Amino acid sequence: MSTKAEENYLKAIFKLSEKEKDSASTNAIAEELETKASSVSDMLKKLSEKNLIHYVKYQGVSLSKLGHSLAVHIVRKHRLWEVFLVNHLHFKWDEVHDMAEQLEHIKSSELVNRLDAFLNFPIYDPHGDPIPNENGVFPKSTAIPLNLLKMKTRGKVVAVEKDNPSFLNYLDKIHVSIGTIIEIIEINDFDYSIDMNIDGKETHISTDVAKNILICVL
Amino acid sequence: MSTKAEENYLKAIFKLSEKEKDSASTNAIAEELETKASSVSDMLKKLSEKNLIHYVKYQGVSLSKLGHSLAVHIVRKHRLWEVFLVNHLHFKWDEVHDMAEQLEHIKSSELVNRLDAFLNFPIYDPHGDPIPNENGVFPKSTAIPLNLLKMKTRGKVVAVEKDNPSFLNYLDKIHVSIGTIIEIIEINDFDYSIDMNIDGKETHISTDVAKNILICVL
DNA sequence: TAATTAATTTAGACATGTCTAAACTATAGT
DNA sequence: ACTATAGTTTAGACATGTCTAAATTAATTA
Repeated sequence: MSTKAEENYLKAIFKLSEKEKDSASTNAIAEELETKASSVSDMLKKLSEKNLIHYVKYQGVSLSKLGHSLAVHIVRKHRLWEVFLVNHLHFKWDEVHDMAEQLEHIKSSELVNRLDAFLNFPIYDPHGDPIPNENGVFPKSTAIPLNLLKMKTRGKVVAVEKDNPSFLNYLDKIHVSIGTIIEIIEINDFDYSIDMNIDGKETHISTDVAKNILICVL
Repeated sequence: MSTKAEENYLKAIFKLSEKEKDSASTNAIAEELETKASSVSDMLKKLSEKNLIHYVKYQGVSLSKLGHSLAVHIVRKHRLWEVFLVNHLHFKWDEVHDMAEQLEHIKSSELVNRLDAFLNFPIYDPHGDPIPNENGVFPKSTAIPLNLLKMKTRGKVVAVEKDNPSFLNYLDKIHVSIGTIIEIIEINDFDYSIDMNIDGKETHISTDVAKNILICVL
């Protein structure tokens, strides 16, 4: 049986492995979990003994098949609970992270699957992140970051890649949420900032913001 | 902030304090939590330092006002989650205990209160146990144990006082659940066993079983 | 009231997970 | 190839919560 701490490490390694390379460094994990590198080192030894990661000293870690499966199922729980909190308890999408961090560690596969059914098998959470199914398979997605869209393209917001409250609040302010239809009006050469049409209103955003908004082209 | 372990101790002390006397012994707590008396002793010291209990060595403990409030709110969470699991995820009442034991430690008063609203402010959980409100106040109840009813009395089952699976299964078998209407036909002098009418069918139960079924007289 | 027994507490050990400080690798730059 | 430095690991300490075994206190009974 995995402990809460172990699960959080697996989740962090999973998250870091996703971006680019397929492995994570000790320091990166420490930063992700807001802990110290020495603590990470200690834990990596334990996870390795439990065959949850592939670990060679001084060379970063990657998830084993088992560890990957565990991590994906924790992500699944996190995102399903977020859907519940937003859709049924009417929380805002920027309020649910801490609660979901707790709920994701509840142990009962039957509970997760029934929750999934109760929620009608959603494939995106309130932040637009994909929700893996019972077998750990993610839905296919063709979304790309807003900053990579061409001029005149129309698309639908399907996800955001940051979930700190100030960013989410900013999105609320410019009326961007999951499902919002946007159209690129102009991409400015000098700073790659973007003029776009949101709900018929012209809005200007920086490329840094755009990077974190995923769009499904229409 | 209280830890999971602390919360479980408070809950146990609360439960034990309810039956008869207003305090709990070290051994009783150890048995309730399936741990050792020495561990209990250690923890009582900590809870006492945190002003959650009144503790005099060798003389049992009682909950402080603060500890009582905390315990009641954990009970509230436990029972609300049970309602969710049974009414919305369609678990049977004898399947939800372990999950609720985990869910009761989720920290967010906003979450509990929204869950309460989502569930329509229930006042009994699936086992018939009363659910305290946001202020920790239990609903008034006039329920009495089935074995204390007089002959010919009709009543409604509002709660059961045991929740081990075999007992709950037995109740299922004799078609007793929360809300079932029963009528006492005969109380047998020699062993105080009871003949009663359940859904028009005559059923015979022992006084030990009857003791654990709470009835609201009609 | 003294002695036995039952309940409780303490002492010391262990497991988990964290930390600081020191030691160790790897790797870039010269 | 050598060395500075960034990244990583170890050593030793601490906090939480558990345990066994021994000591202590309370209750019971003779």
